[in-house]
Amino acid sequence: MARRRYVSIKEVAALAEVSFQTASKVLSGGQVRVSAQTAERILAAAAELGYQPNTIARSLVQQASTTIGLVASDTTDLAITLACVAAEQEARRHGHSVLVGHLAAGGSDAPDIVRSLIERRVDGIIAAAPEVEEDTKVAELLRSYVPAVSLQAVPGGGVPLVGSNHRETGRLATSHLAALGHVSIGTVTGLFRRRVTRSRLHGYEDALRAAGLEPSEDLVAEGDWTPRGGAMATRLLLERSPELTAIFVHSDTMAIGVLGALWHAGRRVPADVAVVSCDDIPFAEYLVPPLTTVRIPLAETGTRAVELLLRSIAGEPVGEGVDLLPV
Amino acid sequence: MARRRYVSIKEVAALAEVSFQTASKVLSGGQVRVSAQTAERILAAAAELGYQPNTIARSLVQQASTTIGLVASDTTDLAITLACVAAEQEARRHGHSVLVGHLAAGGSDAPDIVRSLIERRVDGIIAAAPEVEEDTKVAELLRSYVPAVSLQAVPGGGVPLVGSNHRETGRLATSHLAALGHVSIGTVTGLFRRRVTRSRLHGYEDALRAAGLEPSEDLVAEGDWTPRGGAMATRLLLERSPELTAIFVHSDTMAIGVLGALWHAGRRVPADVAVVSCDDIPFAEYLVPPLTTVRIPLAETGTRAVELLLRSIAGEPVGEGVDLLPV
DNA sequence: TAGCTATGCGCGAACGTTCGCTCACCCGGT
DNA sequence: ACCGGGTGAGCGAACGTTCGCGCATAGCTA
Repeated sequence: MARRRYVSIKEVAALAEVSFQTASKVLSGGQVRVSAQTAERILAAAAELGYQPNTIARSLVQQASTTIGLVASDTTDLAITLACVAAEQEARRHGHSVLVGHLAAGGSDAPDIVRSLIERRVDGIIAAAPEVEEDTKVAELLRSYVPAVSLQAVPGGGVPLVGSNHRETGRLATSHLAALGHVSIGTVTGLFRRRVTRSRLHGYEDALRAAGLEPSEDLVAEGDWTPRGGAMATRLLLERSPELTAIFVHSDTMAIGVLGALWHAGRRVPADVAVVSCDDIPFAEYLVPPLTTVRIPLAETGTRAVELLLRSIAGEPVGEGVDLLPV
Repeated sequence: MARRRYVSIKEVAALAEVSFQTASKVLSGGQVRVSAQTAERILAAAAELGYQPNTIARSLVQQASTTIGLVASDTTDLAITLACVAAEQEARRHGHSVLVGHLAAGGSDAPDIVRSLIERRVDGIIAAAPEVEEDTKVAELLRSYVPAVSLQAVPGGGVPLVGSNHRETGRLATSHLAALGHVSIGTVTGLFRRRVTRSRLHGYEDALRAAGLEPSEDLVAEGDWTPRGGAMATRLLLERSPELTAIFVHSDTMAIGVLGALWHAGRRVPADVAVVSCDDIPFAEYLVPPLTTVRIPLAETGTRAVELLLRSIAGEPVGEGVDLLPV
C-alpha cells in the first residue's frame, strides 16, 4: 500500500516546461489562449504524473466549494432516504458534492451538524429532517449564513420549502376509503407536533366531511413513524373503536406495523379492515395483503430541492412552499 | 435573506488588536502561550463578529481535510443505509465529515464518484457498494491514492475489508431450519456473482450436509436483493420443488417478496413453509407472519469500518477481512 | 519600414489558514 | 548591576489554486 503522493500543478508545469499558471489554464478546462501544442504537452504531463486537481485549493480562491450539505434525520425511514439519494445524484449531475449529516436520536446535534457544514463552507444546505421544525438555533443558522432549502417547515420562516401537498394526500387516501363505502374510518398518524401530520389530518377530515361523516377523536391514534408505533396505535384504535373497517396510515413504514397488529387481532385485510397508506415505498406492493398506497413523489422532492437550492446559490430569488402532486 | 458575509480571522484579530496569527492560536483551540486576557479579547471579538472558521483554508495548509468519502450503492436497501448512517455518525464523533456518493443503477459511475472524492482530498474512503467487486478501475484508485476500507471484496485486493461472517450466517439460518425437522429446505439467494451470496450459499450447504441432507440445484433460486426478485425466485422454487417446507432468504428485503409470493401461492407461513432470513432490519418483527431473522450487525459494520479507516489514516497498518458475529 | 492588433505565455497577488521561528520584555537569582 | 530563562506576541512562509494584467513576439496593414 505504498501511497501515491499527490502531484501539484507546478510539477506538471515543470515537466511540460511552462509556468504553472499556464498549466492551470489548460487543466481547469476553459477555452483559453494557449497554443494547441503546449496544451497537449501539459495534458500529457498531467496524465504521466497522475495529476489530480486539488479542489480544496480551488475552493479557497474561488470562494465556492461546489459542495452542498444535507442534514437528514437518522430514522431509518426509507422515505427520507429515497429523497436523499435522489438529491445527491441530482447535485452530482450539476457538479456538486454532498456532505451528509445524520441526526442522532433526539435530533439535538442538529446545530452542530449545521455549524460543521458552514465551517466547511458548503454552498448551500438541504434540510431533510422533521426535527428542524422545532429547532430555532438551526433556523437561525440557515437563515443567516447560507442558502438553504428545507423539506420541512422551519421556525421563523425565511427558508424556502419543498414538499408535497400533504392535505391533498390525506384527502385522497381517505376519500378512496369513503368511496368504497366505509363509514368508520380510522387513522394512524405521524407525530402530532409535525406539520405533515396535521396537514394530512386536515385532509382526512376534509374527506370525511365531504362524505357526510363526522370526524371523531376516537378514530385518530398517534404513531411515531415506526412499525412499532403503528402497531401500538392500531391496538389503541381497535380498542376504542372496534367497529372500524378502514384505516388511513400516514406512512408505509408504519403500515407494516398496522398490518401486523390487525393480523394479531384476528382482523383480515382487506376483508375486515381496509388499509390505505402513503409513500409508495418500493416494497409496498409486495406486503402480504398488498398495500394500497398514495404515491408521494419522494425522489422528485429531493431532485427539486437541489434544483431550487442551486438556483438560490446562483443568486436567483426563490419563493416559498412548492407543492407537488400525489397520485 | 440578506446573507451574512463570512468574517475572516484577520478581522477578528483587528477587532481584538492582535496579529491574526495570534488569533489563530487561540481560536484553533490548542493550549498555547497566550495570556488569558488577550485570549478572552479574541474570543469576544470572534463571538461579536460571528466568526466561523474556514475549514477549507485549514485543510489546505494542514494537508488533511478531516473528511472521508463514502460510496454507496443506490439500492434502497435498508441494510446498506443502516451501515452508512452508523458510519457517518461514527466519523462525526471523531471530528470527520462525510462526503457521499450514491451509485447510479448500473454502478458505472463509480470511478467518477471516487475520482471526485479524491479531488476533494478526502482523507479516506469507505466503499459500501457491492458493485465495486467488479470494478477494477475503482480498485486501482482506491489502492493507489487514498486509504480505503471496503465492505465488499475488491478486485486485486489491497483494500482491507470489514464485514460479517456470511458463511456462518448461512449455516446458522439453515441449521435452524434443519433443527426444526425440515428436510426440503430451499434458498432464495442474492446475485450469484456477489461474494456474499456465494459465502452464504456455502454456509447453507454446510448446514445441509451436517444435517445429513444433500444440497440440490433445484432448491436454489437467484434473487436480486429486491422484494420483486424475491417473489420471482420463490415462484420458481415452488414450481421446481413443490415439496419444499422451508426457505432461507438472503435478505429481509427479499423476504418481503418471498412472503408475498408464498401467500399468493396459498402456502401458509409458518404452517406450510417456514422462512428464515437475515439482516434484522427494523421492521422484520412486524411483518405479517413475523420473520425469523439472523441478526447481522450492520450498524456495527459501519462503525467498525470508520474505526479501521481512521486508524489507517493515522498511519497504522491494517490487515484484511475482519469478521463479526451474527446471532 | 513603422505602427497596430492578435496571440501565447508569464508574473504577481490573493484566498484564509497554521506552523515554527524570532524578538522584546519582565522577573528573579547571583 | 548583570545575566539567564521564561513568557507573550509578532512575523514570514507555505499550502495549491485561479484570475487579471502585462509583456513579448509574430503577422498584417498602411
